[in-house]
Amino acid sequence: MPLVDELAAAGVGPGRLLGVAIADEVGLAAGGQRWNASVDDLAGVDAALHPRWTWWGRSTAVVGLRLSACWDVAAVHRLLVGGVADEPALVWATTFGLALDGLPADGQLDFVNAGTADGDEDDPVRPDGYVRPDWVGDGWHRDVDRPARWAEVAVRCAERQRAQLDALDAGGDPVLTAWSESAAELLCAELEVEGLPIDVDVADELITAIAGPRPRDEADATRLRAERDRRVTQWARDVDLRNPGEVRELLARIGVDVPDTRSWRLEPLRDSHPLVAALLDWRKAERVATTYGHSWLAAHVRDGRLRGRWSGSDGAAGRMTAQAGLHNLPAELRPAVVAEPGHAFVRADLGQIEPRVLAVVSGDAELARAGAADDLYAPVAQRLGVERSVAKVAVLAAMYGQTSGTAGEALRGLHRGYPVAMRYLDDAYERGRAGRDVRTHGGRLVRMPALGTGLDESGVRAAQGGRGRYARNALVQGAAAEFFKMWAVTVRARLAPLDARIVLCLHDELLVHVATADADEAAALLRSCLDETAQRWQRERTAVRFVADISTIQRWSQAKA
DNA sequence: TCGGTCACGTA
DNA sequence: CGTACGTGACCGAG
Repeated sequence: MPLVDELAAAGVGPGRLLGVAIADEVGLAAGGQRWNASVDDLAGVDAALHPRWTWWGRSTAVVGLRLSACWDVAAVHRLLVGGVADEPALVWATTFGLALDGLPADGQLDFVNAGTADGDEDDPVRPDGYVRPDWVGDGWHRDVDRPARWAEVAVRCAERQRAQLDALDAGGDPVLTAWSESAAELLCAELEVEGLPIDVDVADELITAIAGPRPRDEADATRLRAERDRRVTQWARDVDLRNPGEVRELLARIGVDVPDTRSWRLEPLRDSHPLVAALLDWRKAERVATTYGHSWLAAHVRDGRLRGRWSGSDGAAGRMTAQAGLHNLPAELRPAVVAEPGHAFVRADLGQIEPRVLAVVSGDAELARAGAADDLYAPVAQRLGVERSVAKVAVLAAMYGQTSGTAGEALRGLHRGYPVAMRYLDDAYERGRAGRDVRTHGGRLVRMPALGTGLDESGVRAAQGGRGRYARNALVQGAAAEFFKMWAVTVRARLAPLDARIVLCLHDELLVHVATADADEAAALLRSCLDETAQRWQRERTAVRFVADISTIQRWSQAKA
């Protein structure tokens, strides 16, 4: 019987979990049965049955086939319990409630469990319930039958996770979040392969203009570095510009007294002395020279693509992160991000995403009404009876916890005008302060760190305040990240028929590299996917609009600010 | 060699 | 005393 029929007979169908693990052999598992298959089989199975492909994580995932629905056990684990640890043995033990201090480690004799650890070595789960340590890593593909067995336990884990998600008390839909977080991992894997198109010649010119030419050798590098330094050290010999302490003393000598030498602090004093201006310009050049210079280009750009590692949900709030400078490329270098011949970029960035998200997750009907406007701050300003700019600062201050500055009066207005949203933020702050974990709208657990030891009373207060701001911010930023990823993976799925790829995700911005002929269609898709995501994510409880600025451009720098 | 601090890039 | 992240230089402890 053909594979598709066998799978269908075993109950595999749309949305049903189908375990898969890819090594030299491709193992499949569903409904208590296991199969070996080839990579070529998978696209056909996907098209015919639309299963939810279930894998342990990216190392067992299928990259390149653009499968759409998946369940990433590692990603869902991080959603359920927070943090970044997601190794299969730990995930399994956590999911099934096994003691983590009994977690067996590979390569060490386990005398305590020696009697119970035997059993069938071709079963990835030991009699005592733990995953065999010699199966993790690459142990699961040492034998032709193992990938299917490895896929089978991934499905068992996923089913248990599903039940836990169903039981979660979160404002949103944790299962929906699990689906999109899983797809986001797949997107990350594809982003790592795809890379961001870079015109290396343009990049080279920009870097040279800012930081100087590419050093020929070590000695040349030293000479060029000294040359850069001289623009500042002409004012004061023998000062180590890379030593903030020395720089601060130097500034004091010319009458500039600052607590630290950060550029935002020095910028207002730029014209007070030529040295300050020279120092600020030097810092700018030095940043490019050291972090985004010729060595960065050589290390991370190959074949006209900037590639780095991508993480689907990192840190506290579960934002995506990227390495190799993909997320912090200085604006001056963005002209080097150029679409390839016959292609264009479609760029889309969400507008006012965090206050809109707050309106949904807090369930504040009044803020949701404001969120129905193209410009959310306009109705807020009207309600508060203040200038738009004041309203904006107040809303941002409320979300981020700023207490200094001039937001005070408007902040009180916010409490009166939007009590539900403000209470949501205050509750998060209080929970964090007290050290209680919080869960985002989509169900991600954000664990509060323990207070440091040896703190005095004011130290404790400061640490608690920090934790409160952390929790409050995590709920807004985290929900925004969940919304963004749902949008991104929807776009990913809908773009599949086109000659188009997402090449960058930047918290509220998507960059799609697309054949020129498909650019208009891609732009329309970004818009319709946003509407679709807005519907699905907030269901019908509120009517917040989610807006995006979408443009078709040749280079990233052409995007309007 | 390592973690902490400073600094600065992005959102 | 607004948050998150990645990166690199430097410092001081080990």
